[in-house]
Amino acid sequence: MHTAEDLVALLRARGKKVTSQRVLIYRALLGDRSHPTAEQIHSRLKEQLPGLSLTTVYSALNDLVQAGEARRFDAGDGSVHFDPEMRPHAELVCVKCGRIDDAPFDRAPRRTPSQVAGYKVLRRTELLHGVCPACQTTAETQAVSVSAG
Amino acid sequence: MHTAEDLVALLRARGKKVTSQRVLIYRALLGDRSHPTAEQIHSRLKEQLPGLSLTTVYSALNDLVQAGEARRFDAGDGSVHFDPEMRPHAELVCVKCGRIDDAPFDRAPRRTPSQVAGYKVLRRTELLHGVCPACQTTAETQAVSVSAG
DNA sequence: TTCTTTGCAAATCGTTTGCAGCATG
DNA sequence: CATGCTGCAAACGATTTGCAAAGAA
Repeated sequence: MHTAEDLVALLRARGKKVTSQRVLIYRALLGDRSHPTAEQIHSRLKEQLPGLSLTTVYSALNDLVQAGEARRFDAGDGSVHFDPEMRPHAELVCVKCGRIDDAPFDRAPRRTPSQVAGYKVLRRTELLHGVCPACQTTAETQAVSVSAG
Repeated sequence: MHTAEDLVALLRARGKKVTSQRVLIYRALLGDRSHPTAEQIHSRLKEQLPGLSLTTVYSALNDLVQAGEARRFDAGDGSVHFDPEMRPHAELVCVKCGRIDDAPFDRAPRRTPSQVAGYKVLRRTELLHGVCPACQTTAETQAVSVSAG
C-alpha cells in the first residue's frame, strides 16, 4: 500500500507538478476504504479547500488510475467508484444502501490466468452484489413490523 | 436459454402487453451473443421498424432485466451492455476495440458463496479486461511496421 | 373502453473539455 | 520563464421522464 509521499514521488517521476490539491486528493483516497466517488471526495475536501473544483478531483483521480495506482469501477448501477487497493480482490456491493466493501482476501479468486479464449488478460474485476449486514437487519425488522402491524 | 415465445409468455404472466416492438427487441437480444448496448439494438432494429424509438428499447430491456431474464453490466468504461445469458460466467472485454465475449464456461468460477463477510450474496459479475485475438494481431503488425519504418 | 405502451422532446446526471489566469519546477 | 494545473462554465453522451396519441386486452 502506498503512502501519500510515494504518490508525490510518482508525480515528479511522471513529470507532473505537485500541487496542494493533488496531495489532498491523493491523501483523501489513500485513507479511504469506502470506495468513494469523485463527488464524495470532492464534497469532503471542500471543507478544507473551499475553492476545490470537481474538475480537479476527476483529473487527479484519473491520473492515478492511468498511473496504475488506483482502480476505477462501476458499481453496476452507473455510479463510478475509486479504490486505491490494487491487489486483486472482489468488491461487495450492497444493493439496498449502496455500501461497498472489499471482500476478504482469502476469497480473492485463484490466480488470474494471463490467457483466456485467446484474450491476453490484463486485469480482472469481480463484483458481488448482495445485501450488507446492516440492511439485512433492517429488512428483518421491517418484515417483523409488517407482519405484526 | 429462453425462446422469444417464453418471453411473450413471461410478458403475459407479468400483466404486460405484448407489442410488436417488445417481441422484436426480445428476439434481437436473444439472438445476439455480442453483448449489445441499447443503442446497438436500436439501430439494428430501425431497419425493420423505422419508427422504433430508443426510449422503447431501453424500456423493454429494463423490463427484461427486472424480470431476471437478462443481465446488464458496465464494461468498465461507462458503456452499458445487455446479455441474455444468465448462467454465471465471466465477460472478456477487449480494451482496444471494445469487443465483448463470454468466457468459456469451464472458466466460470465454481459455486458463488451465498455469504461473504456478512453480506448475503445475490449475484456475481466478473469482468476480464484484456486484448482480443484480433487486436493482438493488429498490435503486432503495427509494431513491425513501426520498427521497420 | 380501459389501461399500458409508444414515441417524441426535454430534462437529467455524471463526466469531460475549452479556455484564461496562476502556480510549480 | 515555460509549462502544466486549476476552476469556471459550457459541452457532452447516455439514460430517464412527461405527455399525448395509438394499440392491446
